[in-house]
Amino acid sequence: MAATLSAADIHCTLQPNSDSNRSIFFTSPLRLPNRRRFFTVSCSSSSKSLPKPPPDLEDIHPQNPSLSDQLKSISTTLLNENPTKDQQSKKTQLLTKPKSTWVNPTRPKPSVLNLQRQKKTQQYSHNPQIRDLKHFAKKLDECETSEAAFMEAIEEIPHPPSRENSLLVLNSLRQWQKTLLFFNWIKTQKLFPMETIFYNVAMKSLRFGRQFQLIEDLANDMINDEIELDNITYSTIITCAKRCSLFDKAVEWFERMYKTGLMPDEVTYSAVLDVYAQLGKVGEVMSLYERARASGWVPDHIALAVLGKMFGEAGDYDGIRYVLDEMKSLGMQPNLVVYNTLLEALGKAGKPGLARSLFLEMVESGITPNEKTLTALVKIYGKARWAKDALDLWEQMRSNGWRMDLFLCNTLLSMCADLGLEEEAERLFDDMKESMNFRPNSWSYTALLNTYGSGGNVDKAMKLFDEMSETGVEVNVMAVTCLIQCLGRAKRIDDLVRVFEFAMERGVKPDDRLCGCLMSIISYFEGEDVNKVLALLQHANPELVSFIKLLEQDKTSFETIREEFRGIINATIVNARRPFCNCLIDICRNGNLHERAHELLYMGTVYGLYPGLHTKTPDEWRLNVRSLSVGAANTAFEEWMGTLSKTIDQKEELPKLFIATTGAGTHKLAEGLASAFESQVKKLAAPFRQSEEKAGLFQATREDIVAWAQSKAPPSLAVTS
DNA sequence: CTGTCGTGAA
Repeated sequence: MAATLSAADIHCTLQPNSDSNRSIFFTSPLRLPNRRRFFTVSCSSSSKSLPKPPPDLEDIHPQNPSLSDQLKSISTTLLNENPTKDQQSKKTQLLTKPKSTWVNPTRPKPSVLNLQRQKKTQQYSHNPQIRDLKHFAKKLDECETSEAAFMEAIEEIPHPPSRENSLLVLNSLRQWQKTLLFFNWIKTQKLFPMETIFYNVAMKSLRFGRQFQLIEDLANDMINDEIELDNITYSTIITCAKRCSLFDKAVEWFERMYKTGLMPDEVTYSAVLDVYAQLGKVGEVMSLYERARASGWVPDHIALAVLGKMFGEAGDYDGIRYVLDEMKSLGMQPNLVVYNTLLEALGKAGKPGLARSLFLEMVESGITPNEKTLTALVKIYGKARWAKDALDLWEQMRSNGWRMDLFLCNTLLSMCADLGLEEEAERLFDDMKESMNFRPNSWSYTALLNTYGSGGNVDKAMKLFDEMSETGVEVNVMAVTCLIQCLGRAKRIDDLVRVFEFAMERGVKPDDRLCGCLMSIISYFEGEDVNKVLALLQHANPELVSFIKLLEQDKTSFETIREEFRGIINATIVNARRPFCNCLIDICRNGNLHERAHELLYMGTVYGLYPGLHTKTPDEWRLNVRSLSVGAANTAFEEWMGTLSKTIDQKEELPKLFIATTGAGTHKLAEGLASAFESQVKKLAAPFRQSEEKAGLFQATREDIVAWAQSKAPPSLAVTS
């Protein structure tokens, strides 16, 4: 038993490994009860006294009368029964498994799942009848789906519909309609009692046809006819609900299972784990997972991939760490799919460094990355603007001859746009046209357009767009947006209008992103050009144009602005809301509507579009304008200085240090923001100085601020209240 | 041949 983990080891792996209070490991209410339960049980000297049901189980299944039965230890099941040979070997397997978490089998351990899978009944013995019956099933499948046609066909059954023969036919039918007809037919024949297995086989076929309602009806028939529902029944119901995206139904049936006192086996448990993961119910997943682990369940690669993916979707780095630590403590070597899932998850959690080291570990362990691995990593390096790592990886891909597919090539092209690698993008694009066995599609064209666009290469971008429209590649809204952005920056307004109109003729539907792009162009144009772009925006989103008109009218009240703004923002997809607000502020400032700009910034803050804009600690107050446009950042700075003046007038306590950050300029939006911000600081004669070692970091001391406020009393910058 | 779960693109 040298390699066996101790109970303490197991629970050490459950400890939070970060003190972040966002960690689910602190917030999960089920964590502490679980641990307490474990120690109560494992420290008990009497092996006979069963532990009381833990409170967390009662919370989830309050009406279950037999919960303590469910905690029946697996050890008593295995040791008290007269084991068959098969069970004996299973037991030995469990006890000698090097990484078994079962510490002492003579002690009872609370179990929430049955570690023994429900057994399948004996396979059909080999029998010449089988061929006949299968052939018959095929004929039933091929006949018309009407009941009359079916009843006619069934007359030709080659052998009497005994229990075994019926089961064979039932299991061989592919169409769920036929399965149901045949099932009902054998039921009316009443040659033998309908057992659970008949329902299970029928349900499996119905699941293939995604007929959840019919499955639920059958299950209710079983309950009414007092036919036992077993683990196979429940797992079939649950997975069918899942495939039909009826997650609430999946959960409902799992809870019903608990209420009847049936203990899930590992198959049912795994299925439910995935249900909760897909619902994003991290707390429930972890609670189920830990309870199963405490029962001695050893998770497989798939279960851990399910956890990893879930944490990735939640952007939860601690969770991803937990999965890695868990595998280490289980002595499990991740396979290719698990690595891919975790790399993807680390990308979503914004951890490029950890992704890189995990990739190195993967390659060192001898696993060859596939297209999905490389796609995930290329995307991560591109988004992080890690040019060196990205190019090194690309070189490594070439020298190792790792296979590429369309996804990977397109991700590489997008990375080129992020890093400004025009030549590399062109070379890859040509390779795709000539030597690879897939052609560039609309994603490829869009990525290359974006590369040209962010490099300011307008003519190449236009030429590429022409090529795209001529070669029959779908002209999509993303490509149009990239090109329009590029033409806007180059002030080629008539080309811009032509491209927009061409796209509309081609059936492109403008989306919020395109509207945001048009609005940003409006914000830096003047005169007749503004009207030309407004006309395009009128076509794409008339409400936005009305709102802009409203902003420009003096008589519009703040109340009206607030109401209309709310309507606009609610109708906008979440990740376009902040850009919208930024653009609207820019438009106001460009049109000398400074008061409106402050109103918009206020509402944007109220609607949570600028989280973390201002943070206060006793030592420093910080204004973070990283995600703001130039106009919005200037507005925010004015607002802040105004507030500071007031604070000083009212003799409130101030911190030692004041900081404003614009970011270093690695992000597209931040380019030029630092310099624009600096001139704004000068304009207001504010005492902030840009740090010499860190661009985009502006600092002022308390003394600076107080002196500044006193020199310019009375404050005139606090425009809105 | 009564049941489960995992990987990629603005």
